[in-house]
Amino acid sequence: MTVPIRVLAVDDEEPILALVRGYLEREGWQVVTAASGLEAVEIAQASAPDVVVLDVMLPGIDGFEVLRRIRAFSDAYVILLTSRSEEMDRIVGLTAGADDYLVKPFSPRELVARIRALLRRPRTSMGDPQEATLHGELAIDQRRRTVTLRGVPVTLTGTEFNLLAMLVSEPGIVFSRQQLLDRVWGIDFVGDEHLVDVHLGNLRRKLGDDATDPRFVETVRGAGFRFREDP
Amino acid sequence: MTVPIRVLAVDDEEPILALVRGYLEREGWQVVTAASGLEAVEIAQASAPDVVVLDVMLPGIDGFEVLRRIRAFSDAYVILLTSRSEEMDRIVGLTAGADDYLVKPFSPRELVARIRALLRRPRTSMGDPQEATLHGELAIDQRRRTVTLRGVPVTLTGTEFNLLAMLVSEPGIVFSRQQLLDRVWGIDFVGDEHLVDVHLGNLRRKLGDDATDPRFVETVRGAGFRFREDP
DNA sequence: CCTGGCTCTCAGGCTGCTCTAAGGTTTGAC
DNA sequence: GTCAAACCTTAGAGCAGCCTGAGAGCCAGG
Repeated sequence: MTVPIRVLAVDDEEPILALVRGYLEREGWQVVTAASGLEAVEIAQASAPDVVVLDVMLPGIDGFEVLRRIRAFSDAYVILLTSRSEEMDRIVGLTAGADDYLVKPFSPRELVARIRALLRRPRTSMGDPQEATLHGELAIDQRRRTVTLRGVPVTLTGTEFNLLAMLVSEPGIVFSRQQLLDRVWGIDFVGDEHLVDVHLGNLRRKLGDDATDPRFVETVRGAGFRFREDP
Repeated sequence: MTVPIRVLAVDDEEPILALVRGYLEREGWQVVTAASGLEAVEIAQASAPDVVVLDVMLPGIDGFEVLRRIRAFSDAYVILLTSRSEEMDRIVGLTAGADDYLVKPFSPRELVARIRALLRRPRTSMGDPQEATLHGELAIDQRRRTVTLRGVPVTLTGTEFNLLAMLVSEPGIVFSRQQLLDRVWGIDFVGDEHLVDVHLGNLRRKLGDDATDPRFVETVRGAGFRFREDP
């Protein structure tokens, strides 16, 4: 660790900024702060931080919009801070582009732990969404939004593609219906979680997959679904 | 990656150079900079860069003139940085010779993406930079900013050409409306993103393209648009 | 100052996807 | 074997997302 890690903390409440700053600097990290959304974007552009700790509730443009703008030029890890606990599962929605989230009030030690975990995570070399990932006979190209099965193109709807992409992003990992709703449908979806079943059914049909003996998407009874790892 | 890619960045504003340098070096590219037109030509001659990022507004001789002089001895990829306020006609006439362009203010991230796209693009016939790229019946000449459909010239407005050029730059890749706005209009554009639809509609009409059965620009529902790859 | 061309906003119409609801099927416990 | 819970499937109404046309503003050139 030669170059110090730079962290940008964004919150409109000064005490929270001070608290965060204290804990992060104790880790040997360099901390810059911003009190509004616009300021945050400017500073992010100027100082190119490695990590951004971002409150969602901000005066002016909100945290999600700040995130979008920062994402336009930076691959920094972003941790969202939200105060409404009922939204917490949903805030994690990767659709928003965040890497992690915390619910306020949070413990500063938890924040430090999360940042450490992020920094440990290998970065897929700067915004370079790999061409196409191959999973057995299934090739998935994120940038083209195309899927081919044994070389034959499969036509998926937007939701089906997003669902598949989400599952494929971490093969072998079980996603609950709620997690899938949060990440694919977004944080503000309301409705029956078994909607996932419907789209998964359509997806399986198009992939020629059988629910009782799946090659691609396995059902984990009582838990959710997972994409099969290549054997 | 045997020999590092060399990039020459030209701008009279020091902060912008620093920003660009930071992002490009993070890609593992070697960056040299110039702050004026004359300096740019000299350095280009001395260091033989693979890519030149060139601001149009320069003290002394402007970017167009720099481009002309560099073209005299180099076929490096050239990306022009234009500002939205500049007269479109002027740009239409003078960008001839550039391989790509970005509208200021741009996000450094976009710049990296554009350079990557250029480097991925196979150089057609050394020393004789491509006359026009051919996509089915559509010939697009970036340098003359002209388009012909089955040999017949098509008259496009500046925006229409820019939009087409952006889509064509990476055939098959899906661009979201937001991405197109960021890259063609600049990141400070405010307004409804469906503005893209309008210009795309005009573009399609001029290309004789049908939205429901497109030969050139496909709609990817819920995601954006993409230029069809040659089958 | 007028004219023409381009950009952008707005609203209506259409297509096809999404979601709901209900019934059928499988799984696992007893 | 029986039952309930969990899961899968189907079908259709509603609506989101997309396309297009019309027109108001804006700028450049005459």
